[in-house]
Amino acid sequence: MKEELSTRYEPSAFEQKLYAFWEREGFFTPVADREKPKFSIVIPPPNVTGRLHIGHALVMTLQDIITRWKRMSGFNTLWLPGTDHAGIATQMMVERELIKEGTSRVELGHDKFVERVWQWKAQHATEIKDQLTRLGASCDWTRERFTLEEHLSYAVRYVFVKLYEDGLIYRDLAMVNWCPQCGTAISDVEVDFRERNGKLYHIAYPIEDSDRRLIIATTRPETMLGDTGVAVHPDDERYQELIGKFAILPIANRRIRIVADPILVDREFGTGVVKVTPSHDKNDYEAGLRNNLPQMQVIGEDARMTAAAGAEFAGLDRMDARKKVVQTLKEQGFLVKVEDHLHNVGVHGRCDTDIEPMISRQWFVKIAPLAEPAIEAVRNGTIRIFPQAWEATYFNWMENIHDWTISRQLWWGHRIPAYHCPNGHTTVAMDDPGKCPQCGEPVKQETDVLDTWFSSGLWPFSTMGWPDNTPDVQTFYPTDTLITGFDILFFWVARMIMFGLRFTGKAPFTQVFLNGLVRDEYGEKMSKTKGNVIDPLDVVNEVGADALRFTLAVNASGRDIPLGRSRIQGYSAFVNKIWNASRFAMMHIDTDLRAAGSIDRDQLHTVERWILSRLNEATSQVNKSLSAFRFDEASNAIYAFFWHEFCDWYIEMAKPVLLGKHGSEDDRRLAKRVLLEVLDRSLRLLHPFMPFVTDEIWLKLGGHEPSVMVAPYPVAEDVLEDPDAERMMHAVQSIITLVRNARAERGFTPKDRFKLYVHGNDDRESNFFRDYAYLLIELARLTEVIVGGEPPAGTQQDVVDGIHIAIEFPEKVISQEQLERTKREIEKSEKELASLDTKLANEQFVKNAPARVVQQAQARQTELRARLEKLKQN
RNA sequence: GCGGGAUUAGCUCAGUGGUAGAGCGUCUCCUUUACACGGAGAGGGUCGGGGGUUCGAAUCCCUCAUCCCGCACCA
Repeated sequence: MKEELSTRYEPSAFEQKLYAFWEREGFFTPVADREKPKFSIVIPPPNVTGRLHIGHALVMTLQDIITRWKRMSGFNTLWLPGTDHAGIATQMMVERELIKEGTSRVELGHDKFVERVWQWKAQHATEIKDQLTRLGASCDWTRERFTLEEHLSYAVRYVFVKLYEDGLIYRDLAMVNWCPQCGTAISDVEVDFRERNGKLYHIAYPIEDSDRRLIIATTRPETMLGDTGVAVHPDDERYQELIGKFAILPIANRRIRIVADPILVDREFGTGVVKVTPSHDKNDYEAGLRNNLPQMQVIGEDARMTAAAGAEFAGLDRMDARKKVVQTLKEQGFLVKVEDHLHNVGVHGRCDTDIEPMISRQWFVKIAPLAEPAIEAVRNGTIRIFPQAWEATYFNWMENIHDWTISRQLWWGHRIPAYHCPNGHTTVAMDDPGKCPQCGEPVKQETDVLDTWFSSGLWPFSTMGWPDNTPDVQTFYPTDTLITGFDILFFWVARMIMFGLRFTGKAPFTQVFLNGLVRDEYGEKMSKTKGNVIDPLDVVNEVGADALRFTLAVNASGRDIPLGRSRIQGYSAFVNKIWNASRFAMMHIDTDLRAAGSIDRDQLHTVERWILSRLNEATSQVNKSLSAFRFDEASNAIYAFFWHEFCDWYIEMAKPVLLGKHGSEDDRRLAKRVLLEVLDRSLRLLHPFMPFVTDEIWLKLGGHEPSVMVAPYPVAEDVLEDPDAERMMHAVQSIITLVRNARAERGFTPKDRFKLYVHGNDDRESNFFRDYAYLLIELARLTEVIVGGEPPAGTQQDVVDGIHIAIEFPEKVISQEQLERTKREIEKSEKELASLDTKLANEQFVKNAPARVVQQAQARQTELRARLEKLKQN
């Protein structure tokens, strides 16, 4: 072994070099070979709106961990990358840029604008790829896709036409969520509700030919200009005789009918009278239809009042109109009172603008027939969602699902493949029919585009070439796992399941892992306005990708993932540890992996059997945890093994032999061989979590494979399990810890050495302690170890793991503090013993508890008794 | 209103019936030839309150409290 590691861990020195090597060698690119067992996963395509943030880093890291794990485990593995055109969001970003340049979308015109967006896309898709590369994401870039590219657009048209032909897409006039800022309709899931301190305005509506007035309450007084009715509950005695009469709408002075509606009106709320504005409220819209009330649009698409609102209001913004309406009502004596009122206001999640419910002609997907099989697929376990608690949320939403508004009045997106002729005929077709099939008139394509999620919903199969039956579709579809944020369960996951089942007849994936939301170290959501956003690239530049990835993996469980800079730095210490431990190992190893023969287990000493057994246990744990998406468990298992068992104990225990202070030349060779073995297996085990540092080191070990990323992933082997070695080494560790403890308590320094007496319980144990006395001497810093025989008086005696020991200190320096500590220790032990005594005296316990538990209690009782006896002597 | 989740050490979180755990932080000692991004130790919790089931409850059940997240509604 000639190659050595540099004395300092410097990730920048090798990370980019290694990634280029992997990509060049084609390790990311699988062959569409149906003979091999495959594993496939598609990326949740990031929006091309901008750079990736730390939340992306999390979801990408988790995917890469699974992907690398599966690849090393022998699967023909595909991780398919790509980006999403993100209709509204991207259009907004580009428009914002145009405004800065002093121009606008409208000024530029449709074609020029779209061209600009494509430029934007090109730049950001490149940036995103760079970021993923720096994270170490092992995506197959030869298969990179974009939702708006040619083939994926073809798939979108195909699905649209099919759904239309099947009667599941319809175009209709309906109440939709309108975003005046973006100038488009949006779907229900895109509406966020914000709690807001508003006002509840109580307004008097006079009744025709009567002195009575009806008091209604509203949070949006400006909509009263569009009122076409007033509703009361049919069973409400207070208003019985008014039903069918007319009220006079203040300001507008219109007659509006008083109707009875049991659905709209809650008798208990307010005065029990509701104004009805069918054109600007979803419930009122339906009530209007039920009661045959006219519709009257007083607010336009730009959120300004229309001419119908009256000359003095026309053209006013809805908020200004509100003030003016209130002012006018007050002047005319109709405003009864104004109360503070906490309520929820629907806003567009993308731009935070208040949604204006509006009647509009839009395209919809009839969703129930799609939802049913999608519910069933999760219900019967075809698709499993992790953590499982999300399944309840999925069912809750899917079972109450509403038709999906899919048309958007945008310029950036898939244009709806519908063609209209001047006679009002509409043709839906894959390609432009040129002339109307019904009347022969020339047709024009619909200008509306589709909701972005319509194309994302096809992602797992459109990216593989569907609807064509390509080799990739045959080999890699359906995919196996999907990893994404829980916030897009409805937007994306549910829709992929619906489309996948409908069009491919297969669930698009079998396992879904929903990760949490990354927050800052104070638990605050990251946002640019708060300035607490972390750019993953900054972190990678600071501490390396491996430290970032490991931190993310350790914290991956939980709904909220608090992540600050300090937290990330903590795990860079671990990477540094790996580097240095490997450096130490490589200073001693003198053969490479290819030349190293297999290990003869019969020759192994207990120490070596122990570390291999512990590594085997960690290996088993990691594989098990990854299967269950327990990234925290998996990463902690490696962390604990590598640091606290391999570094803290094994390396220290191997030193006397490696440095020639103990054992034969054969022992030394064996120790080196085992050191190489443990390092090799550890690096392979770690690789999915820390791809860079592991390969940088592993490549120098001279393995058979060209990179650790294509070396086999370790699996637990029964032959490595060694409970006996574990038990004895545990005793050794306990004794060492006890001596260190006693030394520190008595105020000695590590330089002070003592004599130790150890009493094995049988010959076998005694022989063991004689053979391994050197470990105790080295690690507990002793002068000598005497096995067997009675310890002299005046020594500090104790019992640990059933082994009686005694430490001979030069003199009895017993401080007051030490005395009290011993006293506390005795009290604690006595208390525990007492409770154990009670427990064991309890027949119910002895009768009902499993034998193992009873035995444990008895053993503990025996040990405590012996220990107390010793402690009291000291 | 419907549904889901949380409440465990100063902080962040594991722990689904058998003597309370980790990481980080805190304190003490140590520059021992891989690592001070280190080593060796220490302190710290009546597992949100109350009740129940059980030989035994952080863990199962009931109840209360506080917080969070969906969905729906809020005139």
